[in-house]
Amino acid sequence: MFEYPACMADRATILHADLDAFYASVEQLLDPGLRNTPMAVGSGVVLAASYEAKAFGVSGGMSTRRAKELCPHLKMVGGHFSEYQRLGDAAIDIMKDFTPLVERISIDEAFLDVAGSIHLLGSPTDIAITIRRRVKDELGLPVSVGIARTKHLAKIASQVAKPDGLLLVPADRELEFLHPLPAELMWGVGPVTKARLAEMGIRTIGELAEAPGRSLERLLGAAIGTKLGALAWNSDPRAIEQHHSVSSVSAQSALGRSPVSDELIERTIRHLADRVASRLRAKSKAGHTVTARVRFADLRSVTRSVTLPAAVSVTPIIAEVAESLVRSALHDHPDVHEVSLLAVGVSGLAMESALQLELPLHLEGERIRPGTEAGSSRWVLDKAVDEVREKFGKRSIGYASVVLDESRAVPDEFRELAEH
DNA sequence: TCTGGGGTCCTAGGACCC
DNA sequence: TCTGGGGTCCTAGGACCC
Repeated sequence: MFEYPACMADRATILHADLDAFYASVEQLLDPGLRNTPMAVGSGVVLAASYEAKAFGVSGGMSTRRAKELCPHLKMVGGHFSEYQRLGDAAIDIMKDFTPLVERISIDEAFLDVAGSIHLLGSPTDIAITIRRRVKDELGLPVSVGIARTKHLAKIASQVAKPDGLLLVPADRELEFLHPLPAELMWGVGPVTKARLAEMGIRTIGELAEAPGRSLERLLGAAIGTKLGALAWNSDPRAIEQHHSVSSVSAQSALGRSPVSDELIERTIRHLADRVASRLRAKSKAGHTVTARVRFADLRSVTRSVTLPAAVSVTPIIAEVAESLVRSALHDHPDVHEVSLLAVGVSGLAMESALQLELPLHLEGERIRPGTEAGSSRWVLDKAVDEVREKFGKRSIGYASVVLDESRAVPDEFRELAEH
């Protein structure tokens, strides 16, 4: 554990807590036979690797075949996804004992602002030590914590602290800590941006900080260039956000290499639309824009979207619209005969309760019984179909049966949780 | 190395309106 | 009326995150 002297902490009150190799750690917790051995969660793809496996170079996102090449004794296990949710929730609950200002950013990760807790619970370092001990004692899981004055820096600190570590960056030593680190540790720098920065001779955050803002913006775009410049000087003080609402809901299904057929498209899209629609309704939301994505066998992908005059949240409507969008996309690529993935999304979300007040006004002129569920759905469906026909041609969409296929090749819970 | 699923944000061009 | 400028919305694609 590496830590700067606590007396210099000053105003570093943001914690970033991140459970280590979360899925893999849970599996090792559930099955003692997996402890201290290189193992990973996943089937065709590594979703999460234990630290013993990471030592061999195995990492998330890697194909199982590649992982076995690197680590011949690697044990692959399927996931216990409901356990991940339960233990992730439990870890967050422990953090909430220390401050109400908890911003959860994924199943296994959260920011905390403990500024208001110091006089009762001790310094941010004391709080972080206690959180780490409680998560270990009560749940049996390792969690790393970074402490700094800003969220971005706290997150970098937790990455540097891993595995099973704690790192405080004092407010008066931020740039001293930040600038020697590689640029790709920054939030928002992935493989493409890393390569572009390397072209400019930029490899560390310090080199990025010294680069002229204008050349960064030219190279990376105005928004990203400006943002990275601010992050490199640690001058991006975002506050903890306890409630952020989702702005889109989507579902996708990988299909290997599947020959295009009406049957495949209908069955897959209806299943995806059902998943999206049910999640929308669970949140009491509906959305104006329906998007469909088709990935071809060669991994190129195209998207088609349409914005409707009314927000939708009903399975058959989303299915009909998405299906027509898929057909439109395939129509534009007549050379394509195999697809490897289909996706359906709904965005432009609004609360459903607010929307239903508006609907009857439109329904009056449509000779549909206002206010009834069936009438509203039918009206929106007709409008949606009209909209799509206008944009993509009359033959692009028809009223197919809306019987849903409930068969599900992959357990849904497998789809909803993911970690890298 | 091309293999999973669910998200966010940004960009650029075009349509449309005033 | 073809001559200016600005704002907003929509669509498609891309990078990135966990």
